[in-house]
Amino acid sequence: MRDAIAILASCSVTLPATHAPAPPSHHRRRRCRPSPRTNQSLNSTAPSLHSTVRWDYASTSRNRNRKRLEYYTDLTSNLARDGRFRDLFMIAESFVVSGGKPSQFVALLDVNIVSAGISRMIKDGRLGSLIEVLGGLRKLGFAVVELFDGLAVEALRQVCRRQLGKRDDVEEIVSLLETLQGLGFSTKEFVAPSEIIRLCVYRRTPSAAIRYAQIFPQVHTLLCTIMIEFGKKRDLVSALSVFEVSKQNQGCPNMYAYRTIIDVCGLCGDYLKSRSIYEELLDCKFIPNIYVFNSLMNVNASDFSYMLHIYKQMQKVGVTADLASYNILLKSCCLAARAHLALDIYRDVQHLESKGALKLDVFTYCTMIKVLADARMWRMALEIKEHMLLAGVIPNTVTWSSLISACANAGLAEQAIQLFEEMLQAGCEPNSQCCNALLHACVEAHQYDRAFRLFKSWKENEHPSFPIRFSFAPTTSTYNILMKACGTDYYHAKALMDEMKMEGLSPNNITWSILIDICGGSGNVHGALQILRSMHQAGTQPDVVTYTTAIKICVEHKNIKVAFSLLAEMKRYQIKPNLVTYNTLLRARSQYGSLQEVQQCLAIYQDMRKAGYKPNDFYLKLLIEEWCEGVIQQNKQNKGQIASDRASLGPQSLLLEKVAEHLQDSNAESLSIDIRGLTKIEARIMVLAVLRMIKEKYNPGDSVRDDLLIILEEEPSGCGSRHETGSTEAIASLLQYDLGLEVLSVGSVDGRNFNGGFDISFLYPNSKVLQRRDLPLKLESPSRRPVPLQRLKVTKGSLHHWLQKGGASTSRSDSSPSAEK
DNA sequence: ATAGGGTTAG
Repeated sequence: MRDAIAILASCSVTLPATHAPAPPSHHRRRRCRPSPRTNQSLNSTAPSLHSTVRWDYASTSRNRNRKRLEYYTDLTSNLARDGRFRDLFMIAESFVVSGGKPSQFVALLDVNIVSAGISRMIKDGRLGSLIEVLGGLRKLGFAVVELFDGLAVEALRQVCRRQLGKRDDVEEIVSLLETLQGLGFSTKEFVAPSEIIRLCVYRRTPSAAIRYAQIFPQVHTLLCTIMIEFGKKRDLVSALSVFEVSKQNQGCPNMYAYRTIIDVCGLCGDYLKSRSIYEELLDCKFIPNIYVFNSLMNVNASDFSYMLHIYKQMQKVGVTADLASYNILLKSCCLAARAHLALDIYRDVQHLESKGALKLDVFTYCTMIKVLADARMWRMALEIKEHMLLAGVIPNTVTWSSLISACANAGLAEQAIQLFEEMLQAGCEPNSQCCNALLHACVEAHQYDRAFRLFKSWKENEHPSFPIRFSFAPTTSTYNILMKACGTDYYHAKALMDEMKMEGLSPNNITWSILIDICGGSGNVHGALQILRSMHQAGTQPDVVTYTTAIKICVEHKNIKVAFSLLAEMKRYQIKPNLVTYNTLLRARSQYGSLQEVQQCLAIYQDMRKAGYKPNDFYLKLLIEEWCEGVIQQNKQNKGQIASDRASLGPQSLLLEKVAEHLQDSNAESLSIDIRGLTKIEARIMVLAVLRMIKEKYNPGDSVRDDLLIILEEEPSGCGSRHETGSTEAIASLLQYDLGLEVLSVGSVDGRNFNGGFDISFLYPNSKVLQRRDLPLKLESPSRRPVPLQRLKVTKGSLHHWLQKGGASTSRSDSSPSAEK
């Protein structure tokens, strides 16, 4: 550095011609090509301030000038050779400041020497300043890439790797790559793009990923790859910010980007977002292409009606469905368990194939096999296999697995094993999943020993079904299936779970659920509940199934209190009970339930309705039965019972509140039940509750003074506009058929007695009775349709009779419409 | 540049 300053100092005053050593003789000199672009940039940076200090070529003699050039050539060459580029750049600067052209300076240098200097820097380990030096050389007009030999490129790669190894600042490594790319290097050779993208995704830095993508000419393809990678990490927010950059391309929506982000929504489980992105595209008045439509349908495949809606929109805008569209339709049918609809679509697609419009592929057949397997239609599943073979489509492992599953679901172990052998003969290599299906088949057929024998030969590779050439490890599912094969042998199941952990597999929700089931099934309710607790500690969150299993165990052991506390607990953890959970709890009542139990059931009905489940009529019927029978039991209890029960009701049970309200009015002279605004099921419960109350108040010998009035929805509208249709029908059916009461309509056209010449079965159009009598015609004909009723009247006579009978249900068993299904 | 398989609770 001192040298350089000395040199600079001297050259800015007078040229040190006398000290100049003899110019070295250079052989095979490679002169650098200055690029015009950098000339400009250098000239522009040359400050006019220094214009007094000039390299005055014009005023010097030819000889002196030549000597000077030789001197500088030597000087710069020495600096370059030693890798002292900073000094070199300072000289260059002063050279330019003194009026020299950068191209002239560059011409002094031999490329080989500069190259050697770079190698020197690398050898000395001065990698840190390498990038800066390269920038300087570039600025001078060197074609930097040409200065690098194999070794130097390797060193540059090391610089990148080192920076990448730090992994702490993604932006920094991307800056480095940007620089290198700008210098003309192909950075792909230093670091694989996938590696950079992976790091950006891991660090959740979409900005760095976007910058990196912009290095390459195929930016948009790369941005989509990046979106998918974020999607795989379930980072929708980052993916969306990448999408914002790539959604517009040359002034129009980039369909590839749109379909990609829709796929990412699917990966992240946010299908609603995929819908809003689709809407956004529609707002631009652009017609989405088939890829966008297919992706959207695929992401929303689990919502059959929406999927169909999109399919229809696609047809409307004139986009022709392709095979993928049909396969997605089938997938959606599969998810919605619509096997027959799938069969219809399959026939349509086959027709299209016969016309040569498309060719069914392995996905089509496989999805069909799956939908049929799930629907327990194993014969048809096997038929599809035949179609497939006839069409020359080769079944793959997934196809065979689905076929084996079809048999497994039907409990056909023999058939499953036969298919497995067939698969091997066809030269298709099995995998873990298809062996799992095979084991499942044995378990479903209750051939537990066979399952364990198969598993043993799988592990030891000795059974003819598992030739040695196959090696694939058992999975968590394998162990789960085997645990199911333990029946009620808790210790065996526990041992399998331990073995599974030894194999490096982790138990999942299903594993724990099975263990709970087995433990409880062996009679150890306490143990089952403890497993539920230890599951939390093991870091697996119980899900609906786990809780439902535990609830089932409690219910089966008459531990109703704990069952309900588990329900409360799962709600606290924000785990939504599903239909199975509710139905399991509804089975919790004892046959002659206490009032409290009935109320719990009512609360569950409330809950179910709120959660959007249709309460099961079958259980409701059981509840009604219980209620009527339960009255006898309740008669012995003291009168304070109802009041205290009412006090214990939570504020959320509105129906119960209403019921209680009616019970309070029980001393009123004449009774009426207002069911306006209630749903069908609520209305039924309401009516039953009042009847129960009447029954409780009734003492043998009392007379019934008044009819019981039921106030119905006033609205005289036609079908469709009412909140819920069928309440009247349900109530009338309940009173008359379930309880054997006499029911009159009040305020109807003629007020005739239902039991008179008037056929009341029109009130419940869904019943079998109705179908037999061909009554739908009457309903559909407006002229013969009865005017909507405003009230129902239960005659005091029949009420009296019912009370005296002791409330036992009458001819309900086969005439009740609710008995169906 | 799409899409597919196994195990749990009623």
